[in-house]
Amino acid sequence: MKRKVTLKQIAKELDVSISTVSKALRNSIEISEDTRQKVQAFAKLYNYRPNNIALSLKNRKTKTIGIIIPEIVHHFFSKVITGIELVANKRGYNVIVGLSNESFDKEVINMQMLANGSIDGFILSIAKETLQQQDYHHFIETINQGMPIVMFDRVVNEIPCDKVIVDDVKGAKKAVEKLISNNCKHIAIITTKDYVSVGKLRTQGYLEALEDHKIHPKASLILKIEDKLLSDDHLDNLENEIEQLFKLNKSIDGIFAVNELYAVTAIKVARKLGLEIPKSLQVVSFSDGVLSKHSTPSLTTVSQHGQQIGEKAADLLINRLELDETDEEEEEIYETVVIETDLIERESTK
Amino acid sequence: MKRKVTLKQIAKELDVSISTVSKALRNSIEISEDTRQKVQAFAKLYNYRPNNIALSLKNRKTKTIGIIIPEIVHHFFSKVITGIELVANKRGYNVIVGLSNESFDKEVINMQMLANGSIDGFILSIAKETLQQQDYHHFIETINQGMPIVMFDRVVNEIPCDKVIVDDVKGAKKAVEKLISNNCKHIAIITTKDYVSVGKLRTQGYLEALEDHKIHPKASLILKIEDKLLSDDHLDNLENEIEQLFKLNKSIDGIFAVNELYAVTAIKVARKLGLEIPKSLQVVSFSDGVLSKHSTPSLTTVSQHGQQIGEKAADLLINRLELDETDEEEEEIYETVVIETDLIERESTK
DNA sequence: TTACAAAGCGAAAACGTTTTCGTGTTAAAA
DNA sequence: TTTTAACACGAAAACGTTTTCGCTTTGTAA
Repeated sequence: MKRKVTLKQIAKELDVSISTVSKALRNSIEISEDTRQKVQAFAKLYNYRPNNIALSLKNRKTKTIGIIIPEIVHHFFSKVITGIELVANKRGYNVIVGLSNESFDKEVINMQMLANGSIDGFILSIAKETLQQQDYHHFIETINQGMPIVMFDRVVNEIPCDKVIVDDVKGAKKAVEKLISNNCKHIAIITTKDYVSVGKLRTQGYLEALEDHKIHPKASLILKIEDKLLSDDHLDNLENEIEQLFKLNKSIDGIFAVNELYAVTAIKVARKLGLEIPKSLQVVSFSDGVLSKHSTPSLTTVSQHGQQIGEKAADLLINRLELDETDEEEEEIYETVVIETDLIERESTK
Repeated sequence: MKRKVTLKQIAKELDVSISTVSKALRNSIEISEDTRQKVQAFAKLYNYRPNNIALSLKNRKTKTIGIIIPEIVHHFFSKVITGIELVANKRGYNVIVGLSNESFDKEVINMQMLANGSIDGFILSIAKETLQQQDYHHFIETINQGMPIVMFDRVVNEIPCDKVIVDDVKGAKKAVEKLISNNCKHIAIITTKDYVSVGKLRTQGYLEALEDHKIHPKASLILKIEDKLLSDDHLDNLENEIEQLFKLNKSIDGIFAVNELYAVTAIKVARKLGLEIPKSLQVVSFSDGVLSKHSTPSLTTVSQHGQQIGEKAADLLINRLELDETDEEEEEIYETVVIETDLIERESTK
C-alpha cells in the first residue's frame, strides 16, 4: 500500500526544492525544460494529485456546496439534487448533503457542522419544524458570516438570499382551472395545514381559481391535513379523513391534491366508494413524481421541474461565490427566480 | 459582515499566544483558570468554531464519507443514503455525494475528485456501464492508496473490500415460491440482461425456485430487458415487450418482476389485455418502494431494507477507518454482510 | 575587465489548527 | 539562601499547497 505522494516526497526524491516541484507541475516559465520534464514524469509515474484539503486551506475556499434538505427519499428533492449536482460538477464543485429530517435541531446542527469551513455556500429547503417555529436565526448568522445561501421551494421572504421557487399559486390555479374547464362543479382540495408555506400557497391558488370563475368556495370542501412525518398511522388517518370528506360531500366531482400521495390516496378511497375515475371524479395533483406517471390511472399533475430548480439554484450560488471572489464589493441585491410549472395531462382527468 | 474568527485573532485581541488560546479552549490544565475563562468568554462572544479544513489537514482525516451511486432519483438508493447519513452523523461524520449516472467515466472522475484528500473512505454501488466493461482499476487503485471502500448492492467479488448485499437469489426465490404456493402454474419473469449483477442473481433465484418444485423453466417465459437509462422510449419499448410476452404465452398466471417499474408496467399491460389481478394474474416484485405501496393494486414485494443496508455499510466503513487509526496493522480480512429480504404481501397476490 | 540582465532555483510565509518542548516565574523544600 | 518543583505560558513544527522574493550563476553588452 503506497500512501498518496506529496510535493515534499517528490522534491526529496529528485533532490530539488518543493517550490521547484510545484512550479514545474504548473508549467511555470521559471523552471527549465529539463527539470520540468523530469518532475512531470515522476509525478505521473507516482500518480500525484494535489491534496484538496491543503488547497482548500490555502485558497480559503473548498469548491464544495452544502445541501440541506428535509428528506431525500422524495422524488422532488432527489430531482433537485440531481440538478444541483449536474451543474456543480460541471463548474468544478462537489456537493455535500445534510438531511434535516424536517427537524429544526437537525437543521441547525447540520448547518453548523458544514459552515465551519467545509463548504463555500448552502442550498437548502427549510424543515417543516423550522417553518412552524419561525426561528430563522441560523440562516441569518450563516449569511452574516459571509456564507451565501440559496433557498428553494420552501423559503421565507425575510431572509436576505437568492431564492428559487415554484409559482405554487399559479400552478395550483392551472390545476383547478383544468378541472373547471372539464366541467367539474364541486371541486375539493386536499392540502396541508397553513404553516407549510407551499401548502398555503397552493390553497390560495385553488381559491383564486374558484373566485375567477365565480365559484363560491365551501369550507367543507377544503381538507387540511396535519402533515407530520409519514407513518403508517398517518396514512390510515389520511384515508379516514378523505373518506369523511367524500361521505359528507357526495357531490364532489373534482379533487385537487397538493401532492401525489394525497391524490393516489383520494383515488383509492374514491374507488372504494364506487366512484369511477375520471368519469365521475377527476383528480389533479401537484408534484409530478413516480407515482403520477406509473400508478393506475396515471395522474394529471402540476410538474415542478425539480431538476431545473436544482440547476438554477446551483448556478445562482456559484455565480455569487465567484462574484465575491473578484469583486470585493458585495452586491446586496438578491434574486428570486420563479420556475414555471407545467400541467401534465394524464388519465385522471377527462 | 464579520468573517469567521480564528485563533490568531482571539490571541491578538487578548494579547496571548495562539497556543494559549487553543489550550484554553480545550480546557488544558496548563492554562490558569483566569485566562481560560477570559478566552472562553471571548470565543463564545465571537462564536468561535475551529476551522474544519485546518483540522482535516492537520489530522490527515476529514471525517467525511464519500458516496458514489448510479442515481439518486430512486427509492432504494435514497433509502440507502438515509441510512448512511443517519449513522455517519451519529458517529461524527459528514457525507458527500457523487452521482455516476450509470456512467463509467463519471464514476472514475467522481472518485478521483473525492479521493484527493476530501474524504476518508467510500461507500458505493457500481454503475451499470462499469459492470458491463468490467474495468475495476479505479477501485483497486483507491484501495491501494489506503482508502477503504464499502460496496453495496451492486458489487463484484474480486475487489478486496467490505460489502453489504441483499440475498438476491433467496429473495427472488421467496417471491417465486409465494406464487407457486398460491397455485400459479405458469410463472414468467421480467428481468434485466445478465450483466446487471442483481438482475442475474434474481433470475437465478427464480430458476432455483422452479427447480425446487420440479417445474421446468421455459425460455419463452423469461423476458430480459435491455435496461438502458430510462427514457420515454424505453418505457414504450418495455410495454411492447411485455405485451408480446403475454400474447405469446396466454397461460401465464404469475409474474415475478425484478423491480417495481417492470411490475406496474406488467400490471398495466395485463389489465389492457383483460386480465384481473390478483384473480387471473398474480404479481410479485422486487424492491419495496413508493410504487408498491401506493399503486393500485398495491404490490406484493421483496423488501430490501435499503436504509438498513446504508446503516450497515456506514458502520463497516467507519469501523475500519477507526481501526486503521489505532492499530497500524491493517486487517486484510473483509466482511460481506448479507441483509435478509422480507416478503411483503399486498394486493397483487391472493 | 566590469556591469548587468536574465535564467533557474530555493527559502519562507501563509492558510488555521494542535501539540511538543522549552522557558521564565513563583512558591515550597532543603 | 539555594535548589527544586509546580505553574503558566510561548515558540515552533507539522499537515500540503502556492507564491513572492531573493539569491546565485551564466551570458552578454559596455
